[in-house]
Amino acid sequence: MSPPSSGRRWRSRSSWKARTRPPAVAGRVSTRDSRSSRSTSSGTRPPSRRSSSIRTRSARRRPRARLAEAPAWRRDHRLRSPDRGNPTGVMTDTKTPEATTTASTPTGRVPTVPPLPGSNVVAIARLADHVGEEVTLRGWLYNKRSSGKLHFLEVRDGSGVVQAVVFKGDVSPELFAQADRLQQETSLEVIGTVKEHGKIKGQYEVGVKDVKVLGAPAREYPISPKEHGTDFLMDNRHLWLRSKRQHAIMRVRHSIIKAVRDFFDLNDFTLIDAPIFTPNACEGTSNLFQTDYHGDPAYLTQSGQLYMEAAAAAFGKVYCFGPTFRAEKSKTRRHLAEFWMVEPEVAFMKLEEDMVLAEHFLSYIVQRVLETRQNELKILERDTKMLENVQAPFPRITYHQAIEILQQNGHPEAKVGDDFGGDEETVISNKFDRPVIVHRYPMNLKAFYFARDANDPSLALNMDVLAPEGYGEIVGGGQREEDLARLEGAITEHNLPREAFEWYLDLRRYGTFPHAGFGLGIERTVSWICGLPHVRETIPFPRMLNRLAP
RNA sequence: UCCAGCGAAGCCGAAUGGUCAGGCAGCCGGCUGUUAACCGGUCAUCUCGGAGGUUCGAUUCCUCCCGCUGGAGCCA
Repeated sequence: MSPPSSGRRWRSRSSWKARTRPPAVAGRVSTRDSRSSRSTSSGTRPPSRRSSSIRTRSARRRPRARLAEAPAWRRDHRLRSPDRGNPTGVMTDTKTPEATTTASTPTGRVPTVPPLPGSNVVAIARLADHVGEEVTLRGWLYNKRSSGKLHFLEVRDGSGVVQAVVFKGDVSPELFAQADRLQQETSLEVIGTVKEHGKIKGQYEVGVKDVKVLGAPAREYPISPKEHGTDFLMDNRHLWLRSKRQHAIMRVRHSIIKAVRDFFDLNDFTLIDAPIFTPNACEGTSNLFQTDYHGDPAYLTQSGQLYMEAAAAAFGKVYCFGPTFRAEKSKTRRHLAEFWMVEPEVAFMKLEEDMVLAEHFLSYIVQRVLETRQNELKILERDTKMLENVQAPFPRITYHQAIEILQQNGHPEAKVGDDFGGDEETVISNKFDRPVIVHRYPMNLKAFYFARDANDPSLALNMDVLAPEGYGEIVGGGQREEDLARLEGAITEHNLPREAFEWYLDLRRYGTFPHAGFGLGIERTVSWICGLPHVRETIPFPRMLNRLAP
């Protein structure tokens, strides 16, 4: 059930390296570099205790202070502005002020809404800042254990889980008896003193003084702390989200999305949202969900790309991030009917730079998650070794080389012209120790808008990034056809309704320009980074072939 | 659409052509340090997904249907 892990290292290491090292990127970041830079931030105090003015000042000062101690590759990047010499404007510096402040604390920042006067409600994630103090927790009973004169109440409040210890000698007999009767998922207010855990160093617990039941369950909570079947859990998705594992996944998802936005912000992209209702299929391949739009058919978008091409002509470097929909009857561990996609598009960018952008983008996301979500990855029992390898540059192979790899590895029937299924993608990606870029597929396998390779017009200037460990394609993109006549020809060849694409053809009529971009599926990325066997747990409320509820 | 597997109490789940083991949760009790706690006790007519068939007898074998799961095609 779990995806196959790759113990193999990629073979032709030197060959791809020599051929494909991008001109603007100094070299790969070693694990040691990233670890040492991580340690600079992890020792800082949580931001809650700092005043905002200090925080601003230190954030402003930090880049310069770091510059002196930064390794050479990083200094290099600092000095190179996006407008000079770096074609994509991609910066690999992983330390943003946000990244620094969130590194050591899950909740991250100073609350913008001040607590009510006199209230001492504390988030469980912040208990370490309140050792010795009497605090109030508000949350739900996650689990309960007892031992004679002690009850151990595991309380969760969304920020974390803590053990609240009710000692018979500390509370009234009534309260002690009541604590014994508390049911799972009762909502509570717990008042007690924060102290170090009786057995585990570095953890904290609360010595209970009082417990108030805010809401007792009307019936038995269906999800007991034991195994359950997938279907049952999916039927109870609204409750399942409360469990530790789901909590960890959603936190990682959150961090991935934040890293996506930070990456594009840092590299001067503008967020341009694409519409969700569209009048026509933009790729003309997949099945779309049709809706009624005041009497006319409309479809739920399957990609924002065509709109991003228009936006790139207006803003240069753009991206969109939103839900996309596919009505395919796919029932696999990699498919959802509704999923979230990130799609950057850059004016005057060509395929080679597109690959550089994609590999730096992915590296940034993975390294940010490693910095900020170690606890969550531990809960998910994710082996992070393979993730630490995710550093640009990635190996690159052509579609033809990929076919050769397949032929030599148990797929002798593979031939030029075939597309890759999940199985084939796994065979290819298992040859490498990090994501691999496969480029220049046959044109007839690809959507109409791809540019052709000038050296071989049968090939598309496209690229897919295959994630390691059997997770398959997570990025797909490439360079777009910029020539009006050729694009018109492609629309005709694909039997697409010409009228619907007039606006799109306008982009070639009025100052056409080379441009490229890609799409990244968020759920597949979350699934890969978390090491999950199925994408259904990576989105809060999945929409799948046979599931529209809850 | 096709292929394969599965369908038993709130949940997980063994066995079986002759009437559902065990466990979790629940309930009662025990234990000053437990951490998917543990120990003892207790509980459930669940027509063993539905319909039909074979049989003296089916949860168990066969057929169809429904549902679920994984996969193929398609895709991120």
